[in-house]
Amino acid sequence: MTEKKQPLQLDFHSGLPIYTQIVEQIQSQLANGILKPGDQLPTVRALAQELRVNFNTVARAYRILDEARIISTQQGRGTYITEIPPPEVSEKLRNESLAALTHRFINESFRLGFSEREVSQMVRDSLKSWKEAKDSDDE
Amino acid sequence: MTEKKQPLQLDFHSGLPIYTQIVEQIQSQLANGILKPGDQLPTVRALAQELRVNFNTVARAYRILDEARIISTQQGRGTYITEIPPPEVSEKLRNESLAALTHRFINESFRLGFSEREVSQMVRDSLKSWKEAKDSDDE
DNA sequence: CCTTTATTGTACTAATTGTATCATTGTATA
DNA sequence: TATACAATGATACAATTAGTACAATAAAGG
Repeated sequence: MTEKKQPLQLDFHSGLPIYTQIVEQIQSQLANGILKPGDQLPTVRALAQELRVNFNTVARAYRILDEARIISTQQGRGTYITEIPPPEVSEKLRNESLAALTHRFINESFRLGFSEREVSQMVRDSLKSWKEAKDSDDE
Repeated sequence: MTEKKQPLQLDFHSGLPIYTQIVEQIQSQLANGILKPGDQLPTVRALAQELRVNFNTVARAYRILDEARIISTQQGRGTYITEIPPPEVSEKLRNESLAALTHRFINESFRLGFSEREVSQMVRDSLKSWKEAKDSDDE
């Protein structure tokens, strides 16, 4: 199966800066094969328009990813996912990506006053019901 | 019917501090549905001007509400009513809140291509390391 | 080829937001 | 009155996003 291009999903109330959300989602998509080495990313202006943000905000995200050697931005040409990311790096990236996502979720839960027990129970329930929904879809 | 934005009404002779009145009125508007989760509040300066008060007084009110998890203030962006209000209400609402939060987290994880197994493992690890960090703080 | 034009990212600046710190004011109380 | 303290105001700061002008590249037309 080919992972299709997926729009980035921003949460404007999450407290996380937009540019950070863009960075993390591109990292995740790369880690999970939704984006692949060599892929061209949208131009700063195109992505900005799609996300309804200023293009400098996208440019800032791209600059951070560029400094991390994850993408390569080329003035006048566009931005591309870096070729040949070392496999051990990409596995690491994949793990870090999920870790970041999970960390945010757990922090937010605790911030709202939920207990460790409540959180882990809810995750179990939620995963379970997701699996059941999936099973009934598969029939 | 849609509850419209309502100006805050201050009583400068009531003996109650301004910031307390702001806190209570915002809480009350939230409780009455005039304000809803996700709503953006006026900036500290805008509300201060409207109320003819120093913006630090509004900032103080916002800080109290932020610490109470009722709003989320974000430097450079604004302040918002928390998407998932803290459990000052019912246990049922509280549970629904966590369910919604968890659901978002799990959907996002799957959307990015992580497996059920990976997600639940990462949640366990993350909870564990959080608990350890907390324990070392408690010494 | 060379020139022009469109498209791309970059750099710098400005505007808007909340934060931190200290000064001032007013009031209660010894 | 003098002092302590809480409330409010003034000022400087930091973070985020937006605006504007520019530079590099590629493509099109001559």
